[in-house]
Amino acid sequence: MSTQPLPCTRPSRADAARNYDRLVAAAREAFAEHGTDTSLEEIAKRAGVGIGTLYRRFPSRTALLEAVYVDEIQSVCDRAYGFADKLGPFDALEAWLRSFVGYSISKKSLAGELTLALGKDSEFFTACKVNVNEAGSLLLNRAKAAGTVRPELELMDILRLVGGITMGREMSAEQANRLLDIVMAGLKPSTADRAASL
Amino acid sequence: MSTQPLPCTRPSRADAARNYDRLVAAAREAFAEHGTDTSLEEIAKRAGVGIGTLYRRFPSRTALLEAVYVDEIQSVCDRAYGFADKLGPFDALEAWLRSFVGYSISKKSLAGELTLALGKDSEFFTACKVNVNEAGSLLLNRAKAAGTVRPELELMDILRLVGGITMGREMSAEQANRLLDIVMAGLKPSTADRAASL
DNA sequence: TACAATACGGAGGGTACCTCCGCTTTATCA
DNA sequence: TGATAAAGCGGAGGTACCCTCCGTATTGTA
Repeated sequence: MSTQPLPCTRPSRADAARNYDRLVAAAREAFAEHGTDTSLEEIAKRAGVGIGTLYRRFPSRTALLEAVYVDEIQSVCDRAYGFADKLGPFDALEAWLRSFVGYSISKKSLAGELTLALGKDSEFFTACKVNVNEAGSLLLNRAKAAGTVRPELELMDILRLVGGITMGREMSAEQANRLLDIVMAGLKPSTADRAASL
Repeated sequence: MSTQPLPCTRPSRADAARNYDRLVAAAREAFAEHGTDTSLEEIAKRAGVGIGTLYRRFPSRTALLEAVYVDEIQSVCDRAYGFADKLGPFDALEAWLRSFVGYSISKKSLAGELTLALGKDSEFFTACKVNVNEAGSLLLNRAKAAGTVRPELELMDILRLVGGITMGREMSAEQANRLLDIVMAGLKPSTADRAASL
């Protein structure tokens, strides 16, 4: 459904490709279990691979995170299209943002890093932004067209705000949803705007 | 102006007190210059003190951060009372939140940690929360009484949301203020609420 | 099969964290 | 003031992690 494939540095030689897959899988597990500050040596061990192999393929921790994030980003985007098909303009946007927060809460630090990433400039993250932006803008523009969201708002601002919600280390799902209530209310046209448009 | 003094573990013996002060001063400088991930050994060196002395006084990095934060917290609280004296209910709340964000942006990681702290449970942070809560609630309750903020909102939710804004590593002041625009709009009673109360 | 290109892996050097304990300073009291 | 106990000091050193480098092993190709 996304128009631009996310970049992938998976190598072609058989052994290298096998180790690449093992490393990404091990990193995904380890990050989910112990957070993104799991030692890279631990990940290499899980993958049954030498530390040198890990570093050759992923020169930095960020590079490894990137590889893990590809799937997640794809999932975030896909859900946007799903909601667009099933719900009204505002409800689809809200459902998407709530699913984004819910996902972030469940995979704490992983998604926190992802949110920080929305401000970064690497080639990878730029591509991710393009995809997320495309998916999210569909929802946002529909809501704007329906007059249920203020027209001057920008998607990236909304995502940064929503992403910030998930940054707290001890954020419960209930609290996160209360914060999101405030944000959703903040997206709607104000009383004054409505009066002016009549 | 705050009713509860923030806790302080400054020791009484002359040499220990001197070293305590040196360490906090060195930490404040170092955190401001290089962020909160400055090595503790670097801070000990700046303070002209052995690493053992630092660890005896501050068993963790967090403990050292706490000592540095006391002044900042006090400043945040004081400003709340200042705005309360000079501005109307909603404007005072908005001014305080904007000053909070502005402060957070200028001292990036330091304030980011502070925000995370609002969810922590240490004795120190509990005391900080009490003070911030008292100062902020004054503003929030005035705004609620004036009918410019929805009555069901909780201060801590608002602060977590506002704090989340500052978590992004590359957040400009303009963007932060745009995000805050959304939040401020989200605090106001909705069109429906207003209609119902008439 | 032979060979060139590519990849593997772990030893090792560097840095930071934190603990432990022998030595030094301070406060107290006669 | 001088002796003594209590408190504090500091840095060596053990542990963990980061990352690089290079000799060895594997793979793809002709």
